[in-house]
Amino acid sequence: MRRIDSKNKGTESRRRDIIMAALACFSQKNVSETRMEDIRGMSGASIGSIYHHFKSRSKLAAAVYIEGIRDYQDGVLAVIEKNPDARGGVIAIVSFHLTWARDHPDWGRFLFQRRHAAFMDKTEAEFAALNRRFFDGVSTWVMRHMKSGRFRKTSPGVFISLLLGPCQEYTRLFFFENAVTDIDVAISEIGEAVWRSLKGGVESKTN
Amino acid sequence: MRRIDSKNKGTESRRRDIIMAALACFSQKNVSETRMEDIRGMSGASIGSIYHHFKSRSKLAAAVYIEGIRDYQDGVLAVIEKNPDARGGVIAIVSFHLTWARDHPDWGRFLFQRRHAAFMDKTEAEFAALNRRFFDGVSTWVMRHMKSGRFRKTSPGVFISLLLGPCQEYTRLFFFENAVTDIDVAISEIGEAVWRSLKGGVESKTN
Amino acid sequence: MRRIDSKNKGTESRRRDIIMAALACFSQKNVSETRMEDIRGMSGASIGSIYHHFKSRSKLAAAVYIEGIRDYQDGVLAVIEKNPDARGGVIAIVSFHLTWARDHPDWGRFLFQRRHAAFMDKTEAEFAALNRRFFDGVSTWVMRHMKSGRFRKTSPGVFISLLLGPCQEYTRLFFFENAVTDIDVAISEIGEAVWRSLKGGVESKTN
Amino acid sequence: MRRIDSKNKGTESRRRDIIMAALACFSQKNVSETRMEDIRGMSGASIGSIYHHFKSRSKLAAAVYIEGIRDYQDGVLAVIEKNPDARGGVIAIVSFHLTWARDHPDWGRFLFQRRHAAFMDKTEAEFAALNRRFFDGVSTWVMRHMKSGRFRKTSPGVFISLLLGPCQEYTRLFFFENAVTDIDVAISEIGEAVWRSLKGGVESKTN
DNA sequence: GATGAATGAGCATTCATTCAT
DNA sequence: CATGAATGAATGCTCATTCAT
Repeated sequence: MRRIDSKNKGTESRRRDIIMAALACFSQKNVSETRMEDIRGMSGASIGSIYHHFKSRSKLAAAVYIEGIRDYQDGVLAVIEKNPDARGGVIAIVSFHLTWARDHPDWGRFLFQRRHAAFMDKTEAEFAALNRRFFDGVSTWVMRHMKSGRFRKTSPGVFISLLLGPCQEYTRLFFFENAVTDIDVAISEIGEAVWRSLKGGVESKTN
Repeated sequence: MRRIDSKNKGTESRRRDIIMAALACFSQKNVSETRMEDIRGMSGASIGSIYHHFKSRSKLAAAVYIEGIRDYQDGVLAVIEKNPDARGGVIAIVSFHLTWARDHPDWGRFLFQRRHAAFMDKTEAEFAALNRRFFDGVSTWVMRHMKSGRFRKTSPGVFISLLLGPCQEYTRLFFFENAVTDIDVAISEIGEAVWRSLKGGVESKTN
Repeated sequence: MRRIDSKNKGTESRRRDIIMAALACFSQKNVSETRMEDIRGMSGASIGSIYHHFKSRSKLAAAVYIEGIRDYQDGVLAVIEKNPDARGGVIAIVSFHLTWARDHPDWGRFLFQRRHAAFMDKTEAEFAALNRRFFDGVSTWVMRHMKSGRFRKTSPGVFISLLLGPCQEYTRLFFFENAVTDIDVAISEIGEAVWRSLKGGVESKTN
Repeated sequence: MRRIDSKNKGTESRRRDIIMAALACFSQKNVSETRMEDIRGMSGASIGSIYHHFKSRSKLAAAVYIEGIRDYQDGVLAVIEKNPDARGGVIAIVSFHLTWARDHPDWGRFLFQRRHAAFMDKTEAEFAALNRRFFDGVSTWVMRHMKSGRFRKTSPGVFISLLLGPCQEYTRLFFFENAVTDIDVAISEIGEAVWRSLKGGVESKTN
């Protein structure tokens, strides 16, 4: 996916420069506060060039979002594939989320906002496709273990809140409040705690 | 608290009108997207009057924030006081958080953003005072139960993430994603789950 | 002129406070840049009170101007009266102008602007009266000495430029450019030089 | 100086249009009273374009000022170069000043204000460079003749006041008071009078 | 594809003035 | 007379977007 053949390597790299520059701005200043001029300055591209590659501000924001969410979702799906059992999966997801956020702070700050609707052009079909793929992948795994009793039975909303809420809050403290500095020490504690909050009565043999 | 004597009743109520109007706007459109004109229209005050009471947009935003966070924090502190034991306190806090968010959706949407720095003028000493009071109140309760073994020993960052993260995430789904409609059913499930994730080895007699 | 009887002493002093405060502002910031709020802050009077005493901003500016110009003109006329001869009068006027400016820096900065029309309400009859009185007084003295040959014959415009131009420029350097610090040493030099530029062929016996 | 090659002819001419329009406004209404809208209307440029070329109102005012002061100073320096002797220089400078003011009334009204600090952005290094060049050029000429006795010995402040004060005052009467209509007749009178006020005891052979 | 000058609707903020208390 | 809240027209400036080169 996303071939870069020799012909448009220059073009593609310019496009990428702009995305990364936009990401840096969005991450530092908030999307609404970022001006095209900021992105121009940070990317080295001209205003005209930015508009050549992305039709509008909101299209650009959408492109940045998609690029990041895809990487994050790919990671989570890969983690589930490698850790198909309930406990291992939960621990690995928590670990992945926190590690990924720490290692991609710009993406983390940008993606894990509470509200994206306002500034993005969600027209793109890519959105729907991505979210469907992710939702299907995760919910298959969750449902399997709920049925087997490895996970307690709850609604999807409660489940996702218990699974990701602590991670989100921890990254928020990490990114925005300077309240927390070391993510490594938190990974195992949060992982185990989340597992305790989700696990059902049935223990797996392997775990 | 916050008496309104006859002399400045008019002034104070005008001030309050503006705050409530601003809150409604901030909650619907985001702070950065809200124009002073929106607030004017919603409050019934003139532009000049708004600036008479609040020196600037960001000062107004700060005033709104402080008003809301004070109410929320008062609620949490009151809950702790009424439910001093570990398990009861956790359950009551989760319940309070979710209920309060549902019953004050504007405040909820506005306060539980991930990042406030950008648009607020935090100059005010009130910020520091409020946060210190809240932090002291909560951490006294937490520390007591951590020492007694009712809570597992963890860092404050991890504790707060486990306690509030699921609530925050659930309200986010409720407010922004339309993924969840009923908060009442979630309260007990999330409360119990959070307790499982936090509790230590020592059981209290009463619980 | 300007009686202050016991009855309205309070009122008059409040009026005076406002004028002096306005003067200070006009002198520091320029008339157009001065806001009523600045004057309020400096005078200690309320906005309403300022408007009670002076109907408008420009009326206030005019009042300030008249108060200052009267004092200056009174001084010049007194000087001429005491020094009726040509040379002595010129030297004394130069001396008076520079001394007065140094001793009333606020008045000096405000009055010796190049242009007053814009911000003043010249409606007042006082303006015309003052200027007529001054012009009559000075030109009588000048004409007498021009006729006698003590002054060269020139047009009023040239005469006034030669007499006051150097004083004005020196005060400008003193006030606005920090280029000149001591006015005392300049008084005699400028006085003599101006006399040289104005004197006619006929020498008076006494001088 | 200030070549305009084909590449930026369009841009440069637009920039110049704006400067001249701003000058016209500043000259008619005062800087503080001029609205960007006035300049827009007079220049034909859009608001955005004005801000594209000059970052702010005060930057624009500074640019206008620099453009004018450079022209004036160039003129004075050229006059000194052509009239190196004391008397001829003084007469020529007076003549140049008054002629230049009459022929460039907009520049004259704008430049010969008593105070520029308030509305200008003096950040630019150009200010310092221009003033140094001018001061050096003039003072070399003055010093030479003071040493030789052609000029009386005085401080720079007094000298400049005697040389330019009458010119400034005469242009003020011309521009702002309508008191004087003909500059030509004044040139020789003022020139001679200023020379009388400045000249020392030593006569040059040629003069 | 790249550039950056031009555009102008939009917005925050200011400030003289009024007027009820 | 004093006060200061209220008003809203006026204004400087921003910034997404277009388009000629």
